[in-house]
Amino acid sequence: MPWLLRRVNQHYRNAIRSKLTEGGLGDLPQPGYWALTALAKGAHDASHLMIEMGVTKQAVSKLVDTLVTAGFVERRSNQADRRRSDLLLTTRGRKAVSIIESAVKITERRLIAEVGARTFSQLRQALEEVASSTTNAPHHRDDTRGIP
Amino acid sequence: MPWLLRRVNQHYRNAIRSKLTEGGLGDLPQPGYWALTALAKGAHDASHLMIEMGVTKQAVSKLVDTLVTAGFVERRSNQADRRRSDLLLTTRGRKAVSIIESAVKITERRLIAEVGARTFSQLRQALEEVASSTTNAPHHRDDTRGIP
DNA sequence: GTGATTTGGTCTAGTAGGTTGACTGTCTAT
DNA sequence: ATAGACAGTCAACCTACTAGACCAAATCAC
Repeated sequence: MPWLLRRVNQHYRNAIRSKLTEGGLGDLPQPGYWALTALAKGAHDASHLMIEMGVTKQAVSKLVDTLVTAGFVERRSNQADRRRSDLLLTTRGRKAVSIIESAVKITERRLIAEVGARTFSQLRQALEEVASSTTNAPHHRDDTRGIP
Repeated sequence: MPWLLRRVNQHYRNAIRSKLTEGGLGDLPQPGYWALTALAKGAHDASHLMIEMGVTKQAVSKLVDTLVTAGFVERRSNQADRRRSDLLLTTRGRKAVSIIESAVKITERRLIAEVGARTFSQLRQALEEVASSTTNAPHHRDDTRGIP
């Protein structure tokens, strides 16, 4: 089933991408889709993104870099804690978010039409539960389980 | 929501991977998970895999290569059509498949426990429908929609 | 049949989106 | 005051793809 999820993801990705290019925002890289919506939903720095996305801080750092140079996000140093940078959506960033959300909604509606709103939200919740139980520990290379 | 799917996928991946390494099959690369189960379910050559997985034939070719050298799959040239190679699971391959399936089942059971078998299978079907509508046209680079 | 086209697959080169490890500067507890 | 945790960056590398050119075998068009 994991690959079924991948295929569905692919579908979402294509839908979003084509809407974005229509709107002249084709230079937004895919992980940006989630990063921007996470920012729109209240995440306000890299650590938040890292938790939300389930990737390493390095990956986030790099991603934010490209988002900044592409003009979707602005980095502003946090006054209270000078290690942090607050991340703010630019106008372009907000535009992207709204396009993404509407594109997602289209596919979502299709699913809802097929299984009903109740079932859909149930499902979504279940998935969220499973997702959150993956401790955001991205390990790829040899597991080193045992012998620390 | 796409990234929710990614997270769930991550969960599956971790579960499978840890079971595989327990069984001494840690050298199976992730896309192999799906490829092997697809083979077990009746796909018998690279073209089938390509359709099933939604990636280019080049990707499949490379993947099969590594699966062969790692001893999960055997390539045997098809007598009736000598362009094709039939792909057969080795014993090792079959062992991997059974481990993967059982690992998947564990997560699946958890989802079922949460939403019920009926809802689950409904959901799965809906996802399959969406997935199959993504024409397995892996386009990444500029869309060239219009002007063929 | 014989040529043109399609199909199955490989080779090569390049890219996106990550990973790990080492490091710097800032904050926090003791 | 200082030891350690924490936010983030820099650099090197890796996986899983994509694109495009190519080849040989099969199929079609006549």
